[in-house]
Amino acid sequence: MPDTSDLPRADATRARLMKAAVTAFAEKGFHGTTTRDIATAAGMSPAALYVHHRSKEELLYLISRSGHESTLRLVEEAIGSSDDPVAALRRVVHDFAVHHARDHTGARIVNYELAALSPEHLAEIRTIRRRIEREIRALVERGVAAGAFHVPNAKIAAVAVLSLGIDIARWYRGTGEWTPEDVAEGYVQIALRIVGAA
Amino acid sequence: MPDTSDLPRADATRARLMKAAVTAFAEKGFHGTTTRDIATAAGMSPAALYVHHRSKEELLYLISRSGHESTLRLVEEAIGSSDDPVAALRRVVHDFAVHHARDHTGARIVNYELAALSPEHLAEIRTIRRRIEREIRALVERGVAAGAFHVPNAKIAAVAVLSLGIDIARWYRGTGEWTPEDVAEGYVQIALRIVGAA
DNA sequence: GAGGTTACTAAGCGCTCGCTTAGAATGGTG
DNA sequence: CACCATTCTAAGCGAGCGCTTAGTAACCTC
Repeated sequence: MPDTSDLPRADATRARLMKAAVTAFAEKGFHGTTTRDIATAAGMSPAALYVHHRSKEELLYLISRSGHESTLRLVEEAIGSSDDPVAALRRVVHDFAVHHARDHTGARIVNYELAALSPEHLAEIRTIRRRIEREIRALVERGVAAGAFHVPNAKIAAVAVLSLGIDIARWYRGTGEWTPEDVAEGYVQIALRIVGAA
Repeated sequence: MPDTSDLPRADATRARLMKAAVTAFAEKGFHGTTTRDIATAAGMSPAALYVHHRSKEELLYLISRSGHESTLRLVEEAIGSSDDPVAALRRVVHDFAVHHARDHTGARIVNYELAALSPEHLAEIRTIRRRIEREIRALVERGVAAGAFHVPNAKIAAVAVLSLGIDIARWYRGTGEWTPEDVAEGYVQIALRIVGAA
C-alpha cells in the first residue's frame, strides 16, 4: 500500500471502495460481508482492496470514525448555535434526525457495528460517542437550570432524546410516507415534550 | 435428528444450546458466531448442535420467534388490561421497558439480527412485528379519540414510543446505575408526555 | 443385564473466507 | 517515446467455516 493519500485517482478509488463497503455493511453487517462483495460492488478485483486498505476492519473503522466525527460536529454546532436551550434543542434534534434518516445506511454502521471493531479502534470510537452523549446531557441540564425545561430526571430525558434519534437509523427507510424533514419536525415536538418545554 | 421434542433430556440440551446461542449472537452477531462457539459454550461437540437443530439459522429463527411471540403477548396483555388509554399506556410502556432492559441480550437478537434470517423466516417474523406496531398505534389512536391523549401526529407518536422501548436493548447494560424498573418508571413518564397525557 | 433406542463425539469434507504474491497494465513526466 | 512510479489483477495460500458421516456411549425397558 503506497502512500497515495493525496493523489486524485487513488482518492476516487478509495471513495468507491468506502461507498461499496457502507452499502454492504449496512445491508448484511460486517461479518456478513466479504471482501469480494465490496470489491465487486466497487468494480474491482478483491486484491485491489488491499492496495488501498490494510484490512476489512480498517474499512469499517474509517467508515465508523468519519460517521461519528460528523455526528459529533453536527451536535456541537447545533447546540452551540444558541444560548436559548429551547432553540438549541430544536436545532440539535432536528439536525440529528434529518441526518439519521437521510444517511440511515451510514448511521446503521455507526450504531450497530461497534462490536466488529478492534479493541483499539472501539476505544477511540467510544470516546467520540461519550462526547456526543455528554453534549446532549449538558444541554438538558442547562435547560433545567435555566428554568426552560422541567423534568423529573434529566439523565433519563437526555438518554431518551438521544435514543430516539439513533433508533431512526434502525426503522427509517426512504421508501415510506415520511421524508427526513417530516420525521425531524415530529421529533422536535416530541423532544420538547420530553424535556417539558411545551 | 430424531423426534425428541418431548423428551426431557433432549429438551434440556436444546435449552442449553439456545441459551449459548443467545449469548453468542447478542455479543458477536449471527455471522460473527460460529457453530463451534455455540456448541463449546453449551459444553458439547460441534456435531451435537445438528442432532437437535437443522442449521445455525434455525437456531436464530427459534430464538427470534420465541422472543417476538413473548413480546407480542406482553404488549397484547398490557394494552388489553384496561379500557383507560392512560392506564394501558403506562402498563405497556412499563412492561415493554422492563422486558427490554432485563432481557437486553435476547432483545438485541430480536431487533438487530433480522437480516440474517432466511426470507421465509423473516416474512413470518415481520408479521409478528407488524402486529406489535399496530397494537401500539391503535392504543395511541384510541387515546386521542377518547380525548385522553393530545398529539399533532398519532403515527409519529406511536413510532417514537415503540422506538424508545426497542432501543433500550441497544444501550442498556445491567451494569449501570439504573435497574430495569428505574428505566421503566422514567420511560412511563416520558411516554405520557409524548402522547400529551400529562 | 441383554437389547434397542436415544444422545453424543471424533474426524473430516468441501467450500469460502481474509489476505498475499508476483507480475501486468496504466498514465504522468523527461 | 523511454522511464518509472502508481494502480490494478490472476492466481492461490492457509485457515476456519457450516455441516456430515460413521461409530461409540448412555440410558430405558423388559
